[in-house]
Order: sequence, then structure tokens, then C-alpha cells
Amino acid sequence: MPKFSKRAKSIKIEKKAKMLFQSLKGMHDILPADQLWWDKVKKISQDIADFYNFSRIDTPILESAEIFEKSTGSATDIVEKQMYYIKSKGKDRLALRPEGTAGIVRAYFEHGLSRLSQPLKLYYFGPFFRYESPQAGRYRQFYQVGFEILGGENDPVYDAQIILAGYRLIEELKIKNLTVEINSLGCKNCRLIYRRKLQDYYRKLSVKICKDCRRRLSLNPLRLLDCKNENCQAIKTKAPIMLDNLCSACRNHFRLVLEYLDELNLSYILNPYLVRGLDYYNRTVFEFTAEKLKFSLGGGGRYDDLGEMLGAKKGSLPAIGNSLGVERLIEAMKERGIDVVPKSKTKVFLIQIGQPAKKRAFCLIEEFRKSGVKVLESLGRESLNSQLRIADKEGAAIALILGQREVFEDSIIIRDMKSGAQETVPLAKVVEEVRKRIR
RNA sequence: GUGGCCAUAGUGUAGCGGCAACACUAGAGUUUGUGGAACUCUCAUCGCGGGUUCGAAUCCCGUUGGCCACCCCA
Repeated sequence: MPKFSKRAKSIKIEKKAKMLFQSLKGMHDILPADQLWWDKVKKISQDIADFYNFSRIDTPILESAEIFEKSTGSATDIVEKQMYYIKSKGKDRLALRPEGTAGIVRAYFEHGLSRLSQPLKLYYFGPFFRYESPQAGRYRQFYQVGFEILGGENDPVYDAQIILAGYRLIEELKIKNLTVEINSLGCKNCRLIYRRKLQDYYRKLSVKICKDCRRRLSLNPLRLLDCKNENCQAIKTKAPIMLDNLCSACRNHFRLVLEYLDELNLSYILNPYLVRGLDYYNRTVFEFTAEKLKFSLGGGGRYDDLGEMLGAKKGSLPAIGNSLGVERLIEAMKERGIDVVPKSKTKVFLIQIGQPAKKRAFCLIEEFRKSGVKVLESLGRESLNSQLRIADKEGAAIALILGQREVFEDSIIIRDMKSGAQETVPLAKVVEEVRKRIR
């Protein structure tokens, strides 16, 4: 007897040496149960894209780091602190894309997409990467779905259409109490003048503002408006706002955007403090928020200068886009108790008993495949009992039972799971018979 | 990057220094030719590493991961 306990001990020690890996910080697995939600978001995104005529584009996850430094902005948090740099065999500095727009604009020029009819409407759905602490609705790898309108006229109607597309997408997912916050950042010219005004205002109060704000003052003054520090909030309320300082072209543009939104009866809130953290935005910027959520669902804006930032001719690419966080949309749906039910088809379950029957069943499944009928099975199980139990658990409406006797007689039993009624049919006719029943 | 809380079967929890428990789930069986019920059995050495102790899931340190706040954002 002591022999056994010793043996048991040594096995345990071996077991202990095994190590279990955990997923990386901020990375998450999308498990089967969650795929229903993901499918839903993908499906609705595609429907919206189809309706408004956006074509899908997929760009690589890896890009030259420079693309983001030049467009997203080297002084922004996204690039400065959150970008994943990749060491590769070559000397290129690579980065995992932290956002989608820069890569799309790169692709636009690289493949001469300006030769297609303009404006070009594109949408994307894919993973993005930012190195930061995970939190509610925030991951290091996350998915965005985004819509872009590139080229053509710099027409405010496109601003409205991009906002509309995002709005409809969220609406179709049944996320209620949605609001759009909107602002205009002006163009290069009027923003520069405004920036100076803002700096002048804050400089006088620089002793009163927080440490971060003092840093922002010279680096990225518009971000001063974003500060949540109590003192800074008070100071902010008297600060000059962009909307009062737009040049006439920008003011007109913005007015028209709002008019188009009014036409649609799409409610929005003017938020003069909405700034957004990417350098390439100009004129219209917006964000989608919904009641009770700790995070915004998405946002976007116009980026008429991005082309130029990436080396194209000045003013050659008026463009606007939005992007929505897929995980956030899903969390919002779950938080609101929105259920996603898969469409239920009549399920057919094939049961086999004994080796010859198993072989026959294995091939029979292929015959069903040919005629487009999906058949569930549990080929590894032996007993009729346990297979029936599984069939029941899977919610099968029809069970097909193939045993020794049936194989011998070239027949098969069709069992109605609800009533328990059974019928024996010739094996050659079973596919046809099942097709008839699942109608 | 800073600070707080947390970590026990697949899931949700109990145990708070003295043989790791309960519910659900999953698997096997009672019943190798008939499911849904019932019953029986099986599945964790307590995230990982180290320390304190006769003795650690429990106390201490480190680490990894999660949650939350700041920052920022999708």
C-alpha cells in the first residue's frame, strides 16, 4: 500500500511542473458564445455599408511607423505612448496600426484609387493595437469598424452622411439613447489664429492650471479644453471657443453640416470642447455616446490635410471618416440586455451503433452534404442512449438511427424527437425523406 | 506611466493557519436498440515563484493577469 501513495506523489510532482499560459495583458479571446454578437455587428456593418454604397477595404496590420507619426501625430498620446513598434529582420521601423485611416489613405495613393469614381466610399472592420492599461471597454487589441469618404468635393453633405452611417449602425444594433456630440476645429488658417487666442488666454492663468495643462499649453493647446481637473474646468468655461473663431468658409461648412443633420431629424449636441486626440482632424469632429456608458462608442471627423501629411499634393484629398469600437458596441448591447438569437433551423442528428454502422454513417453525412442538408453527429460515442441525449441537448427535431440491423437491411430509422414516432425507410431514400421533413 | 481592489474545478461561489466545499456545466454509468426525469461516480492542490510556520488556499514579498480611477481613447 505505501507503494501506491509514493507513486501517486511522483505523478503529482510531474503535473506541477507544467505551466499554463495566460493571454497577454489587454488581449482577449472571442469565445464561441460571443461570436453571436460579433456576427451581428459584422452583419449590420455590412448592411449599412451596402446600403450607402461603401466598399470594403482591408489594409495590413503592419505599416511603416512613419505613416502614423506623420499623420496621426507624433505628439499625440496614440503615437507617443501607445504605439506598438515591431522589430523585424530589416531596418524598417514598423508599427502595429493604432488606427485605420492613415493606412487607407496610404492605400488610396499607392494604388491610384483617385482614378475610380469620386468620392470613394470605403469601410473596414479589423483589429487595431494600442499599448495602454486595459479598462472598461479598452483593450490593447481591439476591433474597429469604420467608414471613410475620400476625394471628390469638400462637401458638408458627406460630413452628415458619415455621421448618419455611424448613427444608423448603432441604431440598428438597438442601442438606445444615443447622442452625437459635434464640433468644428476649423481649418489650418482659422485654427492657428484660435490656438494663439487660446494660448494667450491660458498663459495669463498658467499658475492656476494643472501640471498636464501647462505642458499642453505649448505642445497641443486644443487639448486644454479636454482637461477634467476641477480648477481647469472652471477656467475652461471662460476660454474662447473655436466656434466663435471659425473663418467664414469653415463657418459655412459647419452650418451646412448641422442643417443636413436637422433635415434628418438627427439630434446632436454642440460640444465646443470636443477636440479628439488625432492631429489630422480639421473642421467637423464628432463623437457617439450613449446613456450610462463609461466610454464613447466611436467618433470621427474630417481630415482634409491627411493626404498632404503623407506626401500628396496640397489639398488633393478632402476626406471624412468615422470609426466605432466593436467591443464597445457589444458591451453596450449586453449592458442593455439586448439579446442576439441565432436563427434556428430544423436540426437533424445522425446516430450510429456499432462499427459497420459508424462507417456507413460517416459516408452518409457526405451524401447529406451534397444535397445541402446539415447533419449533426456524435461519432465518437457508442451507446444509443448517450447519442439520443446529445441529440436532445442540441435541440434536434429529427434523429436518424443507424444500427447493425439497419445496415444489414439497407434501411434507417427516422425518429421525430418531439412525438417519438419512428419510421423505417430505405437507406437510399433517407436524404430525400429528410429534406421533405425539414421543409 | 501612477494609485486602489481582486485571483480557489469550465462558470459562479464557500473555506480566512490544521485532511479543499457547494451549485450549475461537462463526461461516464444505472440502461452496448431508444433521449428529456431521477440516482451514482469522475473532473481544481487553490494564477505563477519565493518566504514565514511543525503545518499555508488562508500570513508576507515578488510576478503575471483581471477590474476600477487618473491620463487618454474605440
